[in-house]
Amino acid sequence: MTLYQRLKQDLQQGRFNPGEVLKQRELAEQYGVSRIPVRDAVQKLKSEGWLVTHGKCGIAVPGFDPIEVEDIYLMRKHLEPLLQNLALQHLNSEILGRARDILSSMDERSDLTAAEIGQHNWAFHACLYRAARRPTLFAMVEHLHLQCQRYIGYQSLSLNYQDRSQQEHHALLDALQQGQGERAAQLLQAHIVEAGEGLVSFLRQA
Amino acid sequence: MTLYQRLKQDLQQGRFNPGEVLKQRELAEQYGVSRIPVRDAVQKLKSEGWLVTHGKCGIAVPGFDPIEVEDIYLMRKHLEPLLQNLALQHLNSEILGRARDILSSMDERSDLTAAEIGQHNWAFHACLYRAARRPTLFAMVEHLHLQCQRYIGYQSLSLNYQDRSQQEHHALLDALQQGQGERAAQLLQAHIVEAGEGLVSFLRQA
DNA sequence: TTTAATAAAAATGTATACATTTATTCTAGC
DNA sequence: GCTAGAATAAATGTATACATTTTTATTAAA
Repeated sequence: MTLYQRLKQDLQQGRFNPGEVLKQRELAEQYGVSRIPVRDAVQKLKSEGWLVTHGKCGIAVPGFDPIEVEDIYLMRKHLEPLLQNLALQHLNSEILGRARDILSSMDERSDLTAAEIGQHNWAFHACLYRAARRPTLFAMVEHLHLQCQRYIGYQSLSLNYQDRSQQEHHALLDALQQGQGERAAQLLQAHIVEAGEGLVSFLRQA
Repeated sequence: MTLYQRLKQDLQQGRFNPGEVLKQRELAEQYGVSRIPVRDAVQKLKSEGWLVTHGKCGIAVPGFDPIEVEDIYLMRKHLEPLLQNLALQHLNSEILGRARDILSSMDERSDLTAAEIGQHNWAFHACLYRAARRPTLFAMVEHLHLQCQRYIGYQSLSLNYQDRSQQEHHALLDALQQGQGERAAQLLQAHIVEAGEGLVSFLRQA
């Protein structure tokens, strides 16, 4: 496992406090490596939004920004239905089956952490999106999902929301299975808007 | 000037051939530095799409991919009107004046390179977009523009298209100045679609 | 006491040297 | 002549050492 992966995992699991300022030296000692791999990992994590620059010296763990979340969900609202529509013509029983399997495995297990729920969540949508065979658009949507993970991983909002979200997933998949692309796109957009509003309002009151 | 900036500039100006495979060692010697800053710069440029990984060893200058361009313009088509609409309420005579100045300076000079046209182009739209005060959405749109620069910098398609594009810029700004937000959004979307289609068809025949 | 200049400390940037991984070449065997 | 495997070469990954920049602490003057 690379340092990049280890650091990212720890960030996802909330082992660093938002606002905390880190030093290359500290991280190097903490993870038992020299500063070179730390620099590499940090830069990569910066480009992905998991870390931000803190002045001219030091790297910071970003805090919670409701406006950022609003923007991300606004983008998702507009881009994901697009991608799903592009996938419509390529959907077949194998792909739909895989998506159903992912939902089933989520239904069975009630002991998932917020981070794990997020991962399964993305696995479900990604399974459908990938069928569109549009790597650039897919990569962008994936990036937006990962950004959301940063917020979701910290708290357990998603746990309350999980039942409803899961119902919507099933409804979405049903629509796709019945060839109702337009309806599926509407369900998807509502699904995203709902999640976004929930997260933003949670952040504003916290 | 950092190595990152120098490398990026050279990539933007097409000094490397698409498909060309580069080595850290080569670049280090070529630019007169050690491999450490090369690694930093290359990684940053990878995350921005100016370079791509080539197998397990070596970095490559990406070629031209019409589908990537299609995806980028599809995203721009949906995101930029959104951002411009969010800016509407914040537009004032100072901002509109700055935008007009940028257009005027473009009209005056007929000796601009394709890369320079692209930069002014973005300066115009960015001037308006920034007013929305939505950093995350703005950063995404800016990133998409930079990706387009990679394609535009190489050839002179934009030169043929420049007159028409400039007319559309003026029409867009007129609409904004008259408070016709809805019309401005339509003009913007058409502006983007047109540019995208032009670039894609150019790439497909080349 | 406050402020500005300066000196010390700490952090990041970079070069060199070495380790590990990946690619290539050469040879042995079929 | 062709393939498989070992040896060689090359490229990337990492550690240590040094240079430069930035921050903090200190001191002198207003």
